[in-house]
Amino acid sequence: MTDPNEPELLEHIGWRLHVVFQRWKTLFAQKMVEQGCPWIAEARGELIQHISRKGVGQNVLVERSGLTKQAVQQHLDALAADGVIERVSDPKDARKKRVLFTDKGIDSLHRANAVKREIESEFIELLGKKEFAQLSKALQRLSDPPRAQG
Amino acid sequence: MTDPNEPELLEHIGWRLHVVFQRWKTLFAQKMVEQGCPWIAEARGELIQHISRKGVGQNVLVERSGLTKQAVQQHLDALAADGVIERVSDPKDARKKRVLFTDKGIDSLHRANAVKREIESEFIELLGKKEFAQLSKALQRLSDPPRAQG
DNA sequence: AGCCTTTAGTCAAGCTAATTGACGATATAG
DNA sequence: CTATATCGTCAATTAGCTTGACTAAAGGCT
Repeated sequence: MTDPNEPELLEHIGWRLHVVFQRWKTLFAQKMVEQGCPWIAEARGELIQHISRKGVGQNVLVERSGLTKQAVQQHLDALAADGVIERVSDPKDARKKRVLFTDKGIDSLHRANAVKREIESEFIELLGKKEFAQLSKALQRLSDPPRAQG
Repeated sequence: MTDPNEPELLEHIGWRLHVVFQRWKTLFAQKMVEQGCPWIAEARGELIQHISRKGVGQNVLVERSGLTKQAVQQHLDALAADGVIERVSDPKDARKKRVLFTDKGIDSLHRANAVKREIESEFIELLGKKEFAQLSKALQRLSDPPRAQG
């Protein structure tokens, strides 16, 4: 149905998600540059979200990020070169390496969290508290793997 | 505030947007492969959303897509090589080229629109009609450039 | 012990998407 | 009719991943 003489072009949920996510990313990148952490808005910045304070095995990072081990490695190389993380060998298993934050890394984590809260505040201001909560909940529901359905 | 001993990790709106958008893209890609149009889920597929039936100037495509003219050109080269679009010179301005869909291109547009509707239906089923409408509206509001604020 | 398989990480090459830079050709303003 | 801006192209480069080939260390099994 829907007469296809003029396509709806940009009126579908995928496009809306795209635009808003793009906006979030741009805001985040700009603000993190201001914070002196430009790298955190790059692809390797995504990775640090998966590193916990006590450190994680590099392999765990692979699982959590969904990237290949090679991609993870390349990002970690870059992060280590910038002094954000360091790799230490696991004394119990000579194959494994633990990935740890440096002090600089911890600091940038704090800054990133603050910026994320800041952006959320901006979104809340635009939408209203209630609508933002609804949005967040809706996105959360769509994130869950809806494998079975009866 | 918020004791930073364990960061909130993946509990911010940016991450939620990321996950859901990722899911949308994956669904779209899968379904378009099934439709025999794998290329439409690639980067160049994004571009065809901006092409109207009567054709558009290549430069217009640059503005709408936000890409550089070189990037647009490369995508158009690829799309033309796959017989999805064709470029014709503008008789009124020898510099300009109009980008037109081929029949194959039109067909894939129809398929893409159908698939988008299909995914929307799935989302609606997961969320409920009302909640989906709220989500859509919220995203739309966040898309608008909120430049001035008093 | 020794062998086989799995796991962890590395090294190298290649691909896609997008970039910047340098150009040729055509319009348009002065 | 020259100066400038616009439109498109060609070439090289970067970022972010991928696949493939490999080393080294555990762990299981005989």
